[in-house]
Amino acid sequence: MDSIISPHSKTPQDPTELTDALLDWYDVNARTLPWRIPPGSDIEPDPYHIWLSEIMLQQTTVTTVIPYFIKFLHQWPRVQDLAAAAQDDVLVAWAGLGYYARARNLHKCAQYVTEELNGIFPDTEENLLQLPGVGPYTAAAIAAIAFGQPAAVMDGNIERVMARMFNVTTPLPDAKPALKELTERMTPQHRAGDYAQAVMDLGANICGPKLLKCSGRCPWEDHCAANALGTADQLPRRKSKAPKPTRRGYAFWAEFNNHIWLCRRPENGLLGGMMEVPSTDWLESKSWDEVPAPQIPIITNWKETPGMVRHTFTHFHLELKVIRLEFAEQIDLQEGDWFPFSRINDLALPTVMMKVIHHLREPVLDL
DNA sequence: AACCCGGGGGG
DNA sequence: CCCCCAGGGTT
Repeated sequence: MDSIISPHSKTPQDPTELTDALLDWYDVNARTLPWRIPPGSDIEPDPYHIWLSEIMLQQTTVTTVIPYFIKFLHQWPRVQDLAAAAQDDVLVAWAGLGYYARARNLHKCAQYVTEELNGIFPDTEENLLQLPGVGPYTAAAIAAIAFGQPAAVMDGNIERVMARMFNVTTPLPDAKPALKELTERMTPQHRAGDYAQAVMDLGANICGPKLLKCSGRCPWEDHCAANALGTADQLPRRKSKAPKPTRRGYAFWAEFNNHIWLCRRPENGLLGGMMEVPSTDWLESKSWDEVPAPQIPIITNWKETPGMVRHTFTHFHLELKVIRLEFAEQIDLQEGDWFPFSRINDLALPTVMMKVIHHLREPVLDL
C-alpha cells in the first residue's frame, strides 16, 4: 500500500482532517451506552466496566449485551466481587449470551486481576493481551477506551468502514492485513478511544452491512471511495463459507414429581460447563434413517414424543428427538441430578436446552 | 493457518 | 433462508 489516499477519494494525506471530522460528529451523535463515558465528560472510565463490556460484545450485538451488562454490574459491582463468585453463578448469569468459554475466561481473568494484580487492570495493550479471554481486539479497545492510549482497534465494524472508505475489494479474510494497516494509519494520537467508538457507531448506525445512510449523515461521505464509486453495498467482500451440516440425536426426558433430570457438560468444548438434558451423541447424518436407535439409559418404559427440537450452532444444525422415560418412583440415573422446574431459571441452561424444556412442557409439533 | 465456538436480529 | 455481529482459544 503506497498511500492512504484512494484515487477515488478526496482523502487528504494527513488523516487528521478525517479523524477531527469524525470526532466532531461523535461529540454530537455518540450513542448513550451503559458502559460509555459521554465525550467531553470529566469522569474517568472504570477499566472493570470497559473490560466487562468488551468481553460481552465479542461477536454479540449491543442490544443483546445491554441487559446482561447491567445485571452483571448489579450482581458483581467490582472485579473482586466477580472473582469471589462461584463459576456456576457466572455461567447462570451468562446463559443465553453464547460462546460460553467467554464466561469461564471472564471468571479466570477476574480472579487473576484480583489475586495477582491487586485488583488493578493492566494499562498497556501488551499486558492486557496476556489476560484470559483478551485478544488483539479487546486489548486495543481497553487500552484506548479505558486508558486513552493510541491503540489501533480493529473489529468487524471498522473493517467494513475502512473497506468502503478506501475501496478495498480483496475478499475477507485475505483483506485483513491491509485493513489493519489502514486502521493503524487512521488512528489518532489523541482521543483514540473516542475515535474507535465513533467508527463503530458509524458502522452500527450509518455504514451498516446492508443499511447505508451515507447521504447527509456520514461525516466521511465526501471522502469515501466506495461512496464515490457506488460500490459501498458490495463491500467488504467475503470468501464463501462451507454449508452447515446437520447433526441428529435423541434427548432423554426424565421427569418425576415436578423435577427433571439434568447433567453437566464437560468443562471444555461445545457448551462447556453448561447444564443439559442427557442425550445420545449428536452425529452428522443426511436423514433420521441413518441415526442409530437410541440406547435407553435406564431400564424403564419409554416413549418417543412427537415433533423435534431444532437449533443452529455456529457450525452445524441440530435436530433432537425427545424420548420420555416413564418412572414409577424417583430413581437416580447415572450422572447428574434431579432439579425442580421451579428453579429452572437458576440453572446454566443454554438456549438449545431451554428449547427442549419448552418443547416437552408445552408440546408443539415441529418447533 | 485452520478449526472450534452461540445466539439473536434483520433482510 | 441468508447474513452479520465491539473475536479468542486451541492445535
